[in-house]
Amino acid sequence: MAHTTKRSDISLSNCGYSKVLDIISSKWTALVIYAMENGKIRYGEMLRRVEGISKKMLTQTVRKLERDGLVQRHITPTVPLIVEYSLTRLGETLLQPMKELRQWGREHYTQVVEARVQYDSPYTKSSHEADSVN
Amino acid sequence: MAHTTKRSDISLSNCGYSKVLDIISSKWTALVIYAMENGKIRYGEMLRRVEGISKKMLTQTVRKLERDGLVQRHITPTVPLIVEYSLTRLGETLLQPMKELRQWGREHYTQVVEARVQYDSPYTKSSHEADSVN
DNA sequence: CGGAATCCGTAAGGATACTG
DNA sequence: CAGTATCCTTACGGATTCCG
Repeated sequence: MAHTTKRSDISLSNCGYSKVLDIISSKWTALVIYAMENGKIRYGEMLRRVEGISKKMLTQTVRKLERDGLVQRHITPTVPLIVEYSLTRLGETLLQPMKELRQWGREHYTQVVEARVQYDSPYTKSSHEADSVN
Repeated sequence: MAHTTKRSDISLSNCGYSKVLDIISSKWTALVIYAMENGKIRYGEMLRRVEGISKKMLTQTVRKLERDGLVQRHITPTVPLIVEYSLTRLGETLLQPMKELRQWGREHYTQVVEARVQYDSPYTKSSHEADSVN
């Protein structure tokens, strides 16, 4: 049977998760999506709402989302001009899974922080294998 | 009432999602977690299963996961030595939300790809604002 | 107002070689 | 077998300036 040990390889290219990461893993993406969670929002408004983001990164983030079909751009050619962004229907389908991850973060992040403290502590070095999760 | 427009700012620091990203957004993390999905697995076995990963990145990824309390390391001090990794209970709680994201990727990624083609096409440039999602 | 363009520092990740 | 260590390249993101 020549069991070549090559049963189910895990690769970047065929992993749905990695593909999603390609879409939403950049630093500001999630925050920007959240800013659109309640409907249309103007560029400048997002710039103020998303704390610490620069014009460059906002534009870049929103462009990528638009290109990926998750966000729509509405232009009202007045002077000065009004540009609003909103999630497409495709974009809205992402909201649910993202919220679950966010929820996980809220529920478990403190445990992660504690684990880090444990790990970094010079004293309890040997306890890594034994308990830790209880 | 001085409506300072500063209602609900969205910031990196208070966003659970961003915290989770800090844990699982690096390139190989998800793949490595998947490699442990079915229980203990040896270092070398992961190296073979996770396509394209280098020793450096595997070690780095697995160390970070261990530090975050998501992965356990079991050492059997034989010669040569055996090192196995597995998810902790905390790590296993991440599996569910991750699977949902992965599922989203499987279901919707083709739409994303199509959107990109549309966006990049030099012809349909003007259709960005109008329809696209209908 | 809503960007685009440019410059620049850092850090993530790849390739390769060495080790207990 | 299971790593470390080192070098090196590139891409991400920040700061700033200019434009229709």
